[in-house]
Amino acid sequence: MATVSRVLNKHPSVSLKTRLKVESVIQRLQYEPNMLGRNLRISQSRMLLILVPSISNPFYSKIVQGIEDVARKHNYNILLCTTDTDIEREKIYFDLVKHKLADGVISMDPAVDWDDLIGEGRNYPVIQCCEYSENSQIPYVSIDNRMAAYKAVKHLITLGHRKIAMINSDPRFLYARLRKEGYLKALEEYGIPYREEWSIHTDLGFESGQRAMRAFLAQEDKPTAVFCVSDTLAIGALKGIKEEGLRVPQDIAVVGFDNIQFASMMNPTLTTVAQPMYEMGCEAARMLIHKLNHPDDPLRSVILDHELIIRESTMG
Amino acid sequence: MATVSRVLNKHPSVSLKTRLKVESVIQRLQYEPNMLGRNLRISQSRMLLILVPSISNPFYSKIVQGIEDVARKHNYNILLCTTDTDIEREKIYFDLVKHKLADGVISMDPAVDWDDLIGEGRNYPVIQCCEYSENSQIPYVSIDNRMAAYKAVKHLITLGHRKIAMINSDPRFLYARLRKEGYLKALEEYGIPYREEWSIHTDLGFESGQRAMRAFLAQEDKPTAVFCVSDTLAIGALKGIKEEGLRVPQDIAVVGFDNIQFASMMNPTLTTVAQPMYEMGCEAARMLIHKLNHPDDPLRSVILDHELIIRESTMG
DNA sequence: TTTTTGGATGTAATCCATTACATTCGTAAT
DNA sequence: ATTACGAATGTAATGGATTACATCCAAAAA
Repeated sequence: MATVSRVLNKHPSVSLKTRLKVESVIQRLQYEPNMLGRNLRISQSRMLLILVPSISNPFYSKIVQGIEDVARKHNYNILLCTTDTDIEREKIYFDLVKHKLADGVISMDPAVDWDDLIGEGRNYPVIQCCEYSENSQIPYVSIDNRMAAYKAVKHLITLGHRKIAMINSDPRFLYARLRKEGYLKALEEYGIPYREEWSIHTDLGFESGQRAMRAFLAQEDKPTAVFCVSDTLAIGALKGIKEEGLRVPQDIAVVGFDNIQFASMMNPTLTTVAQPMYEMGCEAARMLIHKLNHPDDPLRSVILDHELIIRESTMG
Repeated sequence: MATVSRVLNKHPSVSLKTRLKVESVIQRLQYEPNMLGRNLRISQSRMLLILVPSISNPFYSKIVQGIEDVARKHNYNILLCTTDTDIEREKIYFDLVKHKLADGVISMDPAVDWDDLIGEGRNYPVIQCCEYSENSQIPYVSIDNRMAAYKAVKHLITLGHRKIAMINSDPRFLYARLRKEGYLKALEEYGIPYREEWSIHTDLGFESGQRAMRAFLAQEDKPTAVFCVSDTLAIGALKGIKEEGLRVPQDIAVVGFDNIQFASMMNPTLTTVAQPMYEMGCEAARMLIHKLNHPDDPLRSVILDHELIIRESTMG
């Protein structure tokens, strides 16, 4: 009955009397509205699709937290999907939006070119978070990766290091390229030549950091400092260094990136570039929800602040 | 048109000719099926609701991974919601099931009594994972928490420790009570008296572990070993010990619980009870999906194996 | 040739809540 | 007392896919 719907939606034009009556009947019958009907009618799922490469990296968890908090406040639920950086999977998940099971997407996966995936003309609600494509038409929220890396490496240089290695991730990701640029810029500024053998590309797992570190330490001429593009890598590197019986920071200094919670729990505690993860998540969610409410408003991308957090792994 | 539906669902009784025709038209019109209509009609959302206290604890992330992998295989998506151990929120999320936005629930939140929440008679598809209520009618997957704690504490005792503290979580959670029982049983078995002042209840954050440790170390008579009910607490404890300039394990030994990835990355590496997190997630998902397909099959709860992993934090 | 049979296709009801529009009713204005 | 108006309620269309059932047609059987 129409009136039931009006009661449920708190429509003003229902008399107190009928409202009470309806409510009591709802009680008695244990009636629960079926949202599938509602969703079909209003053509909304009130779901936000969140695409992360992996849920195990605390970096993403924190961002998701931000997204979730904002989403909840606006009465959206989140559909969390891990892509493993697999483009095929990403495409399949994007179908959830095409098929109306999700109203919009926040993607943190570096692997996909969304401008491509969406295609011309279409105006799907998509926000990129952390990672994005250069010259993208799709709005994103991120930090100034180049500058952040530059500051991190400069910090090492001012501590006297001249032999600085870098553990990077896959260069097909923009953030990896940008951070490398920052690294190079700092080296260049201080007249330090770039050495190919002190630069490794890998995935973000601990073990990869550990492995990369071992590789550096196996070299004739060892670096005295390492800049890692993620805290997970840096934590692996710490482990690799300890295995060899070397000390941090006396023998080798280590800088991470992200400032995940664990960074401050390590021994030694980890110097790192803090990204405002929670805030980035919130902002991405806000942008997406704004886009859902105002599909034609053009959205401006957002660059949030970062901060170099100096801890024991660079300054004993 | 009915035939379109038949083509989409690969119904056998469509002639090749019409199928091709329909497919080409679908191509041309860029037609995308609207799942909201489908969902309404077949009265399924193909979503699984996953309730976790917090997504930041890597323990839960790993379980969620298992759930997701199985869910994907069966064509379900997961709706991840964090409850912050807030019963009200949990109830609201459970409405998603009542309202047909999710087909079933896997709950990892210790705070809720599901038997209560669901009420008599109703047969909602709910699985509890890790945490459950005693004498619950609702199937769960977990480990033998009492035995696991017993083994961990016994390990400390056989190393010669007699002053063993425990950092526990809220005793209204069953796992907290069971692990305490295991702890007490081990003490008793070796004739070690229980000391109230060496038992702290707190939440699972690092800082709480750190704080608890500080409290122990501020006491006149300090423990020589600490058993923590989670790795996050243990990691905080390590930090608290280091702050005081004491060494692990020489001055104090530490045992954690869960075996999150970080446990092996710590310095010293953490002795801990390994829970088969990924496997638990998979099993929970399998059970739930089975229940969805066979609502009336009674499901048996599952107890999976645990393992004590001995590392540096107890044996230098 | 006529009837039967079964496969392919079309028609229309269905799932459930929302909402434009129609109707009713009570009250205020004339 | 009668009209007019607005508030409250009811009726019916709508959204999109599924599916029971009806219909159609061609090939096989009589």
